[in-house]
Amino acid sequence: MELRQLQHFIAVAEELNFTRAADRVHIVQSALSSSIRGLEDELRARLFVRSTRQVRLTPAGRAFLEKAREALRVIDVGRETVADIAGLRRGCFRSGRLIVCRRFSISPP
Amino acid sequence: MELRQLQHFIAVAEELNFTRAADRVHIVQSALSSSIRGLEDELRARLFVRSTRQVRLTPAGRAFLEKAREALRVIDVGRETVADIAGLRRGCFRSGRLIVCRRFSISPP
DNA sequence: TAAAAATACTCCATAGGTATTTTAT
DNA sequence: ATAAAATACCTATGGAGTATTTTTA
Repeated sequence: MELRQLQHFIAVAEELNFTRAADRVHIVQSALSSSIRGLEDELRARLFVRSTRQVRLTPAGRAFLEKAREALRVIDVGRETVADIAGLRRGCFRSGRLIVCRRFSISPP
Repeated sequence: MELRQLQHFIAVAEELNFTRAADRVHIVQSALSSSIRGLEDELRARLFVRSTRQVRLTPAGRAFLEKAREALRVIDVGRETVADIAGLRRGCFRSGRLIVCRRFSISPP
């Protein structure tokens, strides 16, 4: 399973249309089709029932959608946290006879 | 960013040794090295400080570790949920004049 | 100097593209 | 008849491997 596939899955689940979802994630429809198929194969479960006229989530798909969104959210928070921390500077100062080091940001919140 | 990279990162963070971590995720040391480097490049932050004798997490790395673990946990729960739901059967029965359909499992917990 | 990480390549698996076919309305 | 998904096939990127070099304790 790849994060890319989770994004693909979420796009299809929200658009309920492979062609539009493919546009949204900037790949072609056929690539999206096989990406979703790969995800379904790995999970050994259908996530969508599709005809040429209708795409719907299966119960398994609905449940997985929540988890996929949650996972991507967690990773986004991770990215932001890293950006925050890595953006910090380290500085030291004397406090009596001690030297104390702290992380701090240049621009205040 | 790839789920694989998160697993790689967690392995290094837990082993604090690229060679052992590489064994653990079944790739070679050099591949793991570039995988982590790729993750760091994408996040634009060092996750480890390494010398040939010591590998330590940076503050950013420590924070990201939590999120990486959480994301993989969420995805595992997703897998399990899908397995549960997809393993269920659908059955219908009459209830008075209505036909009622429900999901159920063959083998009870 | 020895153990471990980084580098420099090579290779191949596969993600994604193009073109076409199938399908349901 | 048509719009949309699936399939067949092709290509190129990059993940992983082998071999080697660099580093530091």
